Amino acid sequence: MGRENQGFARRVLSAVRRIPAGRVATYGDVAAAAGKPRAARAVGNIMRGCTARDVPCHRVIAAGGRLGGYGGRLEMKRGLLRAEGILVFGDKIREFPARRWLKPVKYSGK
DNA sequence: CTGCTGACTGGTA
DNA sequence: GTACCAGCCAGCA
Repeated sequence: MGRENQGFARRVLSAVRRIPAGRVATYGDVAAAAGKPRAARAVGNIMRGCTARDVPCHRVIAAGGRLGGYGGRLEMKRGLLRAEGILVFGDKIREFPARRWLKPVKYSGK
Protein backbone atom coordinates (compact mmCIF):
# COMPACT_ATOMS: atom_id res chain seq x y z
CA MET A 1 0.00 0.00 0.00
CA GLY A 2 1.25 2.91 -0.90
CA ARG A 3 1.77 6.16 0.48
CA GLU A 4 -0.02 6.58 3.75
CA ASN A 5 3.21 7.87 5.19
CA GLN A 6 3.59 10.89 2.99
CA GLY A 7 4.03 14.31 4.46
CA PHE A 8 1.05 15.87 6.13
CA ALA A 9 0.96 18.72 3.65
CA ARG A 10 0.84 16.27 0.78
CA ARG A 11 -2.17 14.43 2.22
CA VAL A 12 -3.90 17.73 2.89
CA LEU A 13 -3.52 18.85 -0.71
CA SER A 14 -4.70 15.44 -1.84
CA ALA A 15 -7.85 15.74 0.29
CA VAL A 16 -8.58 19.25 -0.93
CA ARG A 17 -8.21 18.06 -4.50
CA ARG A 18 -11.05 15.60 -3.88
CA ILE A 19 -13.56 18.29 -2.86
CA PRO A 20 -16.16 18.41 -5.65
CA ALA A 21 -17.26 21.70 -7.20
CA GLY A 22 -20.25 23.17 -5.42
CA ARG A 23 -19.14 21.68 -2.11
CA VAL A 24 -17.00 22.99 0.73
CA ALA A 25 -14.97 21.51 3.58
CA THR A 26 -13.75 23.10 6.78
CA TYR A 27 -10.09 23.25 7.79
CA GLY A 28 -10.99 20.72 10.45
CA ASP A 29 -12.61 18.42 7.91
CA VAL A 30 -9.50 18.51 5.75
CA ALA A 31 -7.29 17.91 8.76
CA ALA A 32 -9.38 14.87 9.68
CA ALA A 33 -9.26 13.60 6.11
CA ALA A 34 -5.49 13.93 6.30
CA GLY A 35 -5.47 11.90 9.50
CA LYS A 36 -5.07 14.67 12.11
CA PRO A 37 -8.48 15.95 13.21
CA ARG A 38 -6.90 18.52 15.51
CA ALA A 39 -4.52 19.98 12.98
CA ALA A 40 -6.92 22.51 11.50
CA ARG A 41 -4.48 25.29 12.25
CA ALA A 42 -1.66 23.51 10.51
CA VAL A 43 -3.95 23.00 7.52
CA GLY A 44 -4.47 26.74 7.39
CA ASN A 45 -0.72 27.27 7.22
CA ILE A 46 -0.48 24.82 4.34
CA MET A 47 -3.34 26.51 2.49
CA ARG A 48 -1.51 29.79 2.89
CA GLY A 49 0.96 28.65 0.25
CA CYS A 50 -1.63 26.94 -1.92
CA THR A 51 -1.11 28.20 -5.45
CA ALA A 52 -1.57 24.99 -7.48
CA ARG A 53 -4.42 25.23 -9.97
CA ASP A 54 -5.54 21.66 -9.45
CA VAL A 55 -6.05 22.34 -5.75
CA PRO A 56 -9.36 24.14 -5.12
CA CYS A 57 -8.21 25.83 -1.94
CA HIS A 58 -11.17 28.24 -2.20
CA ARG A 59 -13.46 25.36 -1.17
CA VAL A 60 -11.77 25.16 2.22
CA ILE A 61 -13.57 27.34 4.76
CA ALA A 62 -13.62 27.87 8.52
CA ALA A 63 -15.93 26.16 10.99
CA GLY A 64 -19.50 27.37 11.28
CA GLY A 65 -19.61 28.23 7.58
CA ARG A 66 -17.39 31.28 7.87
CA LEU A 67 -15.28 32.19 4.88
CA GLY A 68 -11.89 31.88 6.50
CA GLY A 69 -9.01 33.47 4.63
CA TYR A 70 -7.59 33.57 1.15
CA GLY A 71 -4.27 35.34 1.21
CA GLY A 72 -6.00 38.67 1.62
CA ARG A 73 -8.08 38.04 -1.51
CA LEU A 74 -11.41 37.14 0.03
CA GLU A 75 -13.22 38.81 -2.86
CA MET A 76 -11.72 36.28 -5.23
CA LYS A 77 -12.64 33.41 -2.90
CA ARG A 78 -16.19 34.73 -2.80
CA GLY A 79 -16.32 34.97 -6.58
CA LEU A 80 -15.01 31.45 -7.14
CA LEU A 81 -17.52 30.02 -4.68
CA ARG A 82 -20.35 31.97 -6.25
CA ALA A 83 -19.31 30.67 -9.67
CA GLU A 84 -19.85 27.16 -8.30
CA GLY A 85 -23.31 27.96 -7.04
CA ILE A 86 -22.30 28.66 -3.45
CA LEU A 87 -23.80 31.88 -2.15
CA VAL A 88 -21.89 33.93 0.39
CA PHE A 89 -23.52 36.43 2.69
CA GLY A 90 -20.91 38.62 4.34
CA ASP A 91 -18.38 36.14 5.63
CA LYS A 92 -20.85 33.28 5.89
CA ILE A 93 -21.60 30.46 3.46
CA ARG A 94 -25.30 29.97 2.71
CA GLU A 95 -26.68 26.49 3.37
CA PHE A 96 -23.37 25.61 4.93
CA PRO A 97 -24.25 22.22 6.44
CA ALA A 98 -25.85 21.15 3.16
CA ARG A 99 -22.91 22.27 1.07
CA ARG A 100 -20.43 20.66 3.41
CA TRP A 101 -18.55 17.83 1.80
CA LEU A 102 -16.89 15.81 4.56
CA LYS A 103 -19.48 15.37 7.26
CA PRO A 104 -18.50 15.90 10.89
CA VAL A 105 -16.78 12.90 12.47
CA LYS A 106 -17.13 11.97 16.10
CA TYR A 107 -14.03 10.93 17.93
CA SER A 108 -14.03 9.25 21.33
CA GLY A 109 -12.10 12.03 22.98
CA LYS A 110 -8.96 11.42 21.01
C1' DC B 1 17.30 21.13 19.72
C1' DT B 2 14.05 25.56 21.01
C1' DG B 3 10.82 29.06 19.93
C1' DC B 4 7.48 31.61 17.00
C1' DT B 5 4.05 31.88 13.53
C1' DG B 6 -0.74 31.50 11.93
C1' DA B 7 -6.21 30.94 5.67
C1' DC B 8 -8.16 27.24 13.15
C1' DT B 9 -11.58 26.07 16.89
C1' DG B 10 -14.37 26.13 20.92
C1' DG B 11 -15.11 28.37 25.12
C1' DT B 12 -15.92 32.32 28.02
C1' DA B 13 -17.05 37.39 29.03
C1' DG C 1 -23.42 40.53 17.99
C1' DT C 2 -17.86 41.31 19.21
C1' DA C 3 -13.35 40.37 21.89
C1' DC C 4 -10.26 37.77 24.06
C1' DC C 5 -8.12 33.26 25.62
C1' DA C 6 -6.13 28.62 25.68
C1' DG C 7 -5.31 24.49 23.20
C1' DC C 8 -3.93 22.73 19.11
C1' DC C 9 -0.13 21.37 15.31
C1' DA C 10 2.95 21.43 10.98
C1' DG C 11 6.56 24.25 9.11
C1' DC C 12 10.35 27.08 9.45
C1' DA C 13 14.26 30.21 11.39
